[in-house]
Amino acid sequence: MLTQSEENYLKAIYSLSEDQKESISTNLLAEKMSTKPSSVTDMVKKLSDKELISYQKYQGCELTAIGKKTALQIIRKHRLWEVFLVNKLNFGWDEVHEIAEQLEHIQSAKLTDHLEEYLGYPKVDPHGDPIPDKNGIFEKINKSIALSDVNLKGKGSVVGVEDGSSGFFQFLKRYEIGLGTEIQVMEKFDFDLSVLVLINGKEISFSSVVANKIFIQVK
Amino acid sequence: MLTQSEENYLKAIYSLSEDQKESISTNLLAEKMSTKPSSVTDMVKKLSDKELISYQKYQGCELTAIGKKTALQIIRKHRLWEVFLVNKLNFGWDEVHEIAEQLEHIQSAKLTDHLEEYLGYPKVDPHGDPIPDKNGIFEKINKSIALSDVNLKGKGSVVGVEDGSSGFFQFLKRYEIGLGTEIQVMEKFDFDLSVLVLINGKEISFSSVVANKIFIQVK
DNA sequence: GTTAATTTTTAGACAAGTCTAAAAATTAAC
DNA sequence: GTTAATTTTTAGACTTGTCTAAAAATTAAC
Ligand SMILES: [Mn+2]
Ligand SMILES: [Mn+2]
Ligand SMILES: [Mn+2]
Ligand SMILES: [Mn+2]
Repeated sequence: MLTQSEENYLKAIYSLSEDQKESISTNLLAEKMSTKPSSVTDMVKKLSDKELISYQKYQGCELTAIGKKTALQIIRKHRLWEVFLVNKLNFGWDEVHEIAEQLEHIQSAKLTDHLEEYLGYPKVDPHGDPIPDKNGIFEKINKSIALSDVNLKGKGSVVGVEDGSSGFFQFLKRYEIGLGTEIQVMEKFDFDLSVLVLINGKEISFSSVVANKIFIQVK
Repeated sequence: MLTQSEENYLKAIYSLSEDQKESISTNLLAEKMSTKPSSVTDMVKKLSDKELISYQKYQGCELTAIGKKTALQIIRKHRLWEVFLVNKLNFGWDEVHEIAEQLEHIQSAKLTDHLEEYLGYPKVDPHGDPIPDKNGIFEKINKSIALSDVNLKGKGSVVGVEDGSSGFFQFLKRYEIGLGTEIQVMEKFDFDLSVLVLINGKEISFSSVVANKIFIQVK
């Protein structure tokens, strides 16, 4: 049986592995877990002992098959509880994450399966993320996300915008952006949340206002 | 914010206080928590520092007003989750306690209140125990329980039996037991689960078979 | 009212999970 | 290809919750 902390680490490693295929560095994981690299080293050793991740000193870590399966079961619980909170208890989709972060650690496979049945076997959670089944299998869904939420180097094509004003459409026209336009995020600036993107071979800087309104489907 | 362990201790102290009005001894609490007296001493010091219980060395402990209120909120959550599991997820009433033992520690007053509303403001849990409202107020319910489940020194009157055979009725007649008969449990023997009870001033030993069939309402 | 039995507390230890500060390994720069 | 910057690990410490063994206080017995 795993502790809540171990489960949270597994989930974080899984999440980071979705964005990059290389092994996960200690610092990156520390950042994700909002903790210190030294704490990560301790935990990574423990998870490695339990054969949930493979780990070599100074080489970062990676989920093993068992580790990945375990992570997916926690994610399954997290997302099913989110569906419950939104669909049955009338929570908003923006206020369920914290609670699901706790509920995902409840230990009872029977509870998870009954909950899934009760909810009518939902395929996605309130944020559009896919829900793995009891074997960890799920449909890969190409979610559309705002440019501001795209990871560094993330690439995709425009599938929508969230502003119908003529001013905004003029802005899009000026930069030759329309449905299907290929965009890649080259840099993200924390100080003003602006992004530097690559469109048709040209580098353009978008303010956070704009980055929040353009939605792309990541490849 | 309290740890799960602190919450479980508070609940245990509350539960023991229901059976006796004197302060709760270290050994009794250790027994209830399935732990060692020395561990209890450590914990009561901590809870006392937080002013959730009053505690004097060698004198046992007692819940303060705040401690009692806190305990009742945890019990409220425990019982609401039990109702959810039985009424919505089709669990049997005998398989929900363990899971509720985990769910009761989820931190979100909003979740508890939404859950209560969703369940239609139930007054009792699947075991007939009353559910406190958000202010800790609940109706005292005189549950009937089998003689085998009555606490030591527990006293009450017979409200029913769970066997309609003539043999059992003859048995009851022989000992002059009927609806309303006053019974007090004087001793309980673990080795065969028999009980020694006091009826009309006479001590009688009942086998576990009999003790399971006679239901009394505890005063 | 001493002595004995029981209860309760203290002392010291351990595992889990975290931290800071310092050392070691890796990677980047010149 | 050294030197410098960065990343990662180690060493040592702290908190929480638990344990065993021993000491102290309380209660029971004679
Ligand atoms: Mn979590
Ligand atoms: Mn989600
Ligand atoms: Mn509990
Ligand atoms: Mn119950």
